[in-house]
Amino acid sequence: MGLNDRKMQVLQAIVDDYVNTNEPVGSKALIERHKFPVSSATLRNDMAELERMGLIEKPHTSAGRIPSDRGYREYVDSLMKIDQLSASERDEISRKIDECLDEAGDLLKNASSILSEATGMVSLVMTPRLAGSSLLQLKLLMIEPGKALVVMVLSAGVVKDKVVRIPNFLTPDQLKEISDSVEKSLNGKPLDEITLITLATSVKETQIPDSILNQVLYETYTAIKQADRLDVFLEGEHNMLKLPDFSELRRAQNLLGTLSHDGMVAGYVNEIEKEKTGGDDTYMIRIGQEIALEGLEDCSFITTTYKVGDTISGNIGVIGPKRMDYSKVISQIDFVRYKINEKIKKING
Amino acid sequence: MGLNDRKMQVLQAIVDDYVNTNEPVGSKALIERHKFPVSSATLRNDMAELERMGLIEKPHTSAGRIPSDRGYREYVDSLMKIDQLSASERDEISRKIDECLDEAGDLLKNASSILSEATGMVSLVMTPRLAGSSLLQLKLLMIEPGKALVVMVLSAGVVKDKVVRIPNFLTPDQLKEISDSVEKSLNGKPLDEITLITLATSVKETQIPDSILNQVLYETYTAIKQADRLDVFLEGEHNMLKLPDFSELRRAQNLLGTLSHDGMVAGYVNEIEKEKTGGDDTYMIRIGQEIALEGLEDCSFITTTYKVGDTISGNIGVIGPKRMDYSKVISQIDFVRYKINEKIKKING
DNA sequence: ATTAGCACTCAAACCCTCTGAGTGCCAAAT
DNA sequence: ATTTGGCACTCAGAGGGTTTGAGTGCTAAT
Repeated sequence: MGLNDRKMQVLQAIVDDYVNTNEPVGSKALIERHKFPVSSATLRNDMAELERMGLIEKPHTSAGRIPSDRGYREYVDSLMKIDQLSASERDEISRKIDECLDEAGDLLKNASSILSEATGMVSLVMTPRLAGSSLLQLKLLMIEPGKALVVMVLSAGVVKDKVVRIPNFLTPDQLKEISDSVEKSLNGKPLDEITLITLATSVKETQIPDSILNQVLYETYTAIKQADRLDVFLEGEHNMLKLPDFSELRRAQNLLGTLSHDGMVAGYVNEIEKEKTGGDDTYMIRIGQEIALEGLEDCSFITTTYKVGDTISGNIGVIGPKRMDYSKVISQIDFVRYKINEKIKKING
Repeated sequence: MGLNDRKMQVLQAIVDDYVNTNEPVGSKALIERHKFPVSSATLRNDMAELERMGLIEKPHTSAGRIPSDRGYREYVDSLMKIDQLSASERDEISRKIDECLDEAGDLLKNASSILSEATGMVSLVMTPRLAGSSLLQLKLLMIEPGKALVVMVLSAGVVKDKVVRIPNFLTPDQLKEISDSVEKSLNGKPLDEITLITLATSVKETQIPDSILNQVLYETYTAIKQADRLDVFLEGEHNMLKLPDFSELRRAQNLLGTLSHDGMVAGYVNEIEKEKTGGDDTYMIRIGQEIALEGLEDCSFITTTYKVGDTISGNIGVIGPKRMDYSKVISQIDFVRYKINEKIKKING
């Protein structure tokens, strides 16, 4: 069945109209809004066929049709064409991104706000996955007796640090000794290959008593393990209340209840990004029932990847009602992603 | 008019009942639920009087009465008595706080979740105000050519840092020279008294060219200025949708729309905390119209202070419908505050 | 394969009535 | 002076019936 098949044009028209109006689309309305060179009765036949194929459905007998999940899927896979953002929309986004501080955290948080505002839906920005990146430098810095700062430099110039407690009587020199040994032995190691044992065997030939050494190494280890923590910025939940799709209180409750578990959402996005087959600049789209998270049956996820250097990447995307303008949203995400990539390059020099 | 005045008892009963049932309280219901030794007609007279005093009001002619903002105010100021949390509630909170990592950020974020879950409303936790605290140490650390880490140790052992860009050809020795001078001259200075000029005059007698020096100092300055940034954790917005008070979509939209500007909310709390007259362990309560933020007319704020060391403090509190169990919520906040104070002491050793 | 025509369906809007909790007020009782 | 019983009045909300109209499927003709 080709794209020019009239039935497919009808599906496309139904999706477009339904996205615009949020009302089930009937054969008559379809004829009026799109210039099909056939009568409404013919369209009714086509629609009956589309329904048999499982691409559209009726909310009730005497209503028009709405796309089913599979209908939306067909639409995004084969029918939709992505168009450019208007110059003014691009300028708006550019301006706001440019206003961000030269700092990854601030940039990502703001990017999330920008995206949720632009789309009128919920935006999702995740900090880069660092588990696979390597430790280039590690320094232990005495802050005051009993307290040290672990500074880690990872691939692509990402810096993480954490304050840890150390034995009170440890001297700066002793700390430096440990720091240097650890750094030497861990240098270049991927974060997720570093274990407590790697660490324990990294310091040899020292006068520092084992018990003290072990405490410091343990604290260092927790710092390393925490370095790859994934943060997630979910913004614009309140936007969803404005959408007619969630005007029923129950739906809205469900939705926001699920979205409040941002860690769960992030974990899920992480999962599906792993399954992704295309390159980094492709899109993961999950529609309705395809989303394996309770409470998001009426939503769609669209996510993609931004890059920090060559190897490190994070995710950015949108969660909205499945009745959304997929093409528009994708171009919005795409432009924000582009701006983030650019700005990160600038920050990291 | 004393507390034992029957009219005040009636007000108290009305608030209690209305908080419990979310239904306007009539004279008959009042007689049934509370053993007033008078007839309903008498209570009607009292209620008419309370209405004249502006403490209660009628949603419409043929309904019972609900407390007005001033009625709630009278209630919290004079009538309410705070009771202890049950042992199981205390244990629940204790357990969850104990599970937090030994790290301020994690603690505060989790405290916010815990509080919102316990109260079923929106919790608000703000990171400590650092503007008034002093800079005890400042170090510039070379990370790689062109990139340095500014590490600041503030009063009460709070550590902040930031990655900054520096000229590519600056050597670690030069950086250390600058770092040492700056530290010497800023040592002990309150953060908010440090200006770019203070910094510029802190480094003397150096071979480093002015233009390079100035760039480093400027970056250091921005790091210092960012150190006192106030973060805010607002959690549990979705809880509000479950409350009958916000079952009208319009109200819910308004509320969540306003709460999405967390910076604005934080700023407002900051304001009102400044006006506070009592000690740190007292409560700021703002009811309905008393809140100068659009969209929160049907809410109340309850906030108080937690401490980091002797001088530094942050805020913790709850935003809920003004029809809330004030006494219960206050004891919940109080216990969470107590646990935070304890845990912070432990973290900072 | 397409179309005109027609009987049928059903959610949503509309209107009307009824119900009952609650009120204010008055005159009698304490 | 305060309290009480009694009574007429109010009005939001629930319940029920009707109407409307967009939309459908099917059939017979083109």
